[in-house]
Amino acid sequence: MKRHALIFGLVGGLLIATLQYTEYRFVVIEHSVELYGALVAILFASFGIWLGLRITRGRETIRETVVIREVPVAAEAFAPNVAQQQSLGITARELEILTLIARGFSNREIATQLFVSENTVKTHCARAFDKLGAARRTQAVQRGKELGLLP
Amino acid sequence: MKRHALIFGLVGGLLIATLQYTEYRFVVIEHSVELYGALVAILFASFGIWLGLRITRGRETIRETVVIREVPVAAEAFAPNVAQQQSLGITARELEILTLIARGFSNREIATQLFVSENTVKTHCARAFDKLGAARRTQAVQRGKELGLLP
DNA sequence: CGCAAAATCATCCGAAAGGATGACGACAAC
DNA sequence: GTTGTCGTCATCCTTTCGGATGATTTTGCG
Repeated sequence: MKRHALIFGLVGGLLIATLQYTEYRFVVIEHSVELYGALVAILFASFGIWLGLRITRGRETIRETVVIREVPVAAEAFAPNVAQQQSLGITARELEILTLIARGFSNREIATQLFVSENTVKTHCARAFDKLGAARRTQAVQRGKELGLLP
Repeated sequence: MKRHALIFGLVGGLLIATLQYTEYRFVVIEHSVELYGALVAILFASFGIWLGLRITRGRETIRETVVIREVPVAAEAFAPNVAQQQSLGITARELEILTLIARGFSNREIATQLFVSENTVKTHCARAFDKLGAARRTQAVQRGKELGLLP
């Protein structure tokens, strides 16, 4: 995707350059601004369409990938990454709440399971999210898995 | 498809009209042609991109090359469980939103990425959650992984 | 063409989640 | 005995989610 942005910028710059060069012959012909603008518009519109098509072509390619028959692999025992946990300063309780979040429980359900108040759960959540740099619980779960904190 | 052309023409015409009208204040300011052109270029480029995306939207689903290849699951290879997806009646778009949810994006972020409104995302969410029997997005993600719909 | 399935967008409303902040007790370490 | 960490709980407020529902548009297909 970054490649597209690059191409975009390049073509844009080139066009601007061409603009400045060709401007002199255009100032001679009065009332050519509309024509000029229309030309640029058409050019860039086509370019945009091309870009759009190109972007989505990538999406199609992904969908065309072969269907792979899944062979269930033995789920290895999960070893929580204690190093990561400690380096982030995540406490055991916070991790406990994180795993329950990952299992899809709501704050209330977690509170019930752990015999604490919902407020407490929210506090742990907030602290854990902060340490993980997450803004949402789904994001926290994603980060947690990345860091090997969650199975 | 004709509708797009119509919109295109309309916007184009409007722009040209605006051009003629605003030309007078532009001729006063010299050397503003490049700026002017750049503006039009950006506008039409964005429009073109949008159009391109729109035209090719939804084409991803048609192709489904069913080449069954047995692979001893080498960690990264993820094969979306098409059978499960279809038996649950989950559409491609819904699954797409689900994967973005699993990555920790908010509805708003998803809407931005997919060029749709937040309301649309919420609708897809609601349908997907219903089909998965989930009440929360975290639960939906958990279910999705269980069923082999998500990596 | 006409139909059905998807996809899109909207509005209203209540519930859930998140941010900020303060407070209190338990317990270990210095 | 002071200090620091952890777990607990609370309040206030904002944002985000989710449910219900209806409408329109696109698209695929017979």
